[in-house]
Amino acid sequence: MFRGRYEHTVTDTGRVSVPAKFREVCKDKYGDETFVVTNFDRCLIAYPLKEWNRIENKVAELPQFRKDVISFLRYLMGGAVDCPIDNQGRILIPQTLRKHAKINKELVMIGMLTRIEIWSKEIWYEEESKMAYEEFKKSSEILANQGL
Amino acid sequence: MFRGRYEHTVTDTGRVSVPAKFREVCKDKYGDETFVVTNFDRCLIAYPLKEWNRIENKVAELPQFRKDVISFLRYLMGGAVDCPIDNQGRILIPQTLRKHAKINKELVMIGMLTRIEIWSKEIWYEEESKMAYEEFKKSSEILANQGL
DNA sequence: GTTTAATCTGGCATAAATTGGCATAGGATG
DNA sequence: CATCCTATGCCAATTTATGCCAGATTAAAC
Repeated sequence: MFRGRYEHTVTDTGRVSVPAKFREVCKDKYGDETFVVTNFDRCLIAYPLKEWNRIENKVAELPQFRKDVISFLRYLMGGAVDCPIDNQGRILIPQTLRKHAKINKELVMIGMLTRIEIWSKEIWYEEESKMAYEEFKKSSEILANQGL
Repeated sequence: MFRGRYEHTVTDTGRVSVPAKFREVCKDKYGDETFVVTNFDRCLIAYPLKEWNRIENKVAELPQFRKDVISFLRYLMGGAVDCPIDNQGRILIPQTLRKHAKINKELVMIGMLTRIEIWSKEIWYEEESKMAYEEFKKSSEILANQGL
């Protein structure tokens, strides 16, 4: 499972190293070296290809002209791009996605078990400071209610 | 399946490159290089020919006497035009369709699994910004309901 | 503490994709 | 039939993606 937070740099062509730990998980657990990256709220999320296909297949079964399904497709599927890992362990994040998440030079990758969140470093620190004690208390309660 | 969002430019004669990824899917999955493009709401949609035929067949089985069905179909079927991909990987979007979607110079193509949406860039960004938190939450619920 | 290995980053060279332009072909219109 | 408009094919310039090499940095091993 993906865990931990890493800060990396993006080249001006949009390439970033995927943290070695994440690559390892991707290969060992999913037998593959491709991520699918899409936009999500104020950041990007990356799924291992296999995990993504699972989602796609489920969504493909929904009625394709239902309003909520359309907006879902437009937003999440519309953003999704496969990003294979190259020989140096990097992926290329396309311009449209970089623009969406306001990623410029430095970013933060956060392991979230089955997926990875990718934030612009600036925005991440902003978000982190907002997500202060109150938020934390709330989340802790949820955890507690789950018996943890 | 089609996924990802691409911004492209239209020549003054109405030709646009189909993103390489989409061409690839079209050829590999449908063994064909022709799209059927039609009007839809505030944008256009493009289906690979085979997929379009599947829809046509389905439609043929629908109850013909229902007024709303008929007018929706008139709308959808009426606008449909075959757009073969040329040697440079481009299609020609006819004037009537361009006008319908207010496509001028720049457009956005959005992969939606079995079909592609084509938006005027301006209108797309309008739409995207409108699709704010509420919409997004709704989509996320779909995700949640799919166990994701 | 030094050596070794692995990871991350920047740069360059090549390949592929995208776009603009021009010339010709084909139809429609008067 | 001449003229106009649009469609189509093709070339060339530009931009973007990809592969690979090498230095810099970090972590691991001895």
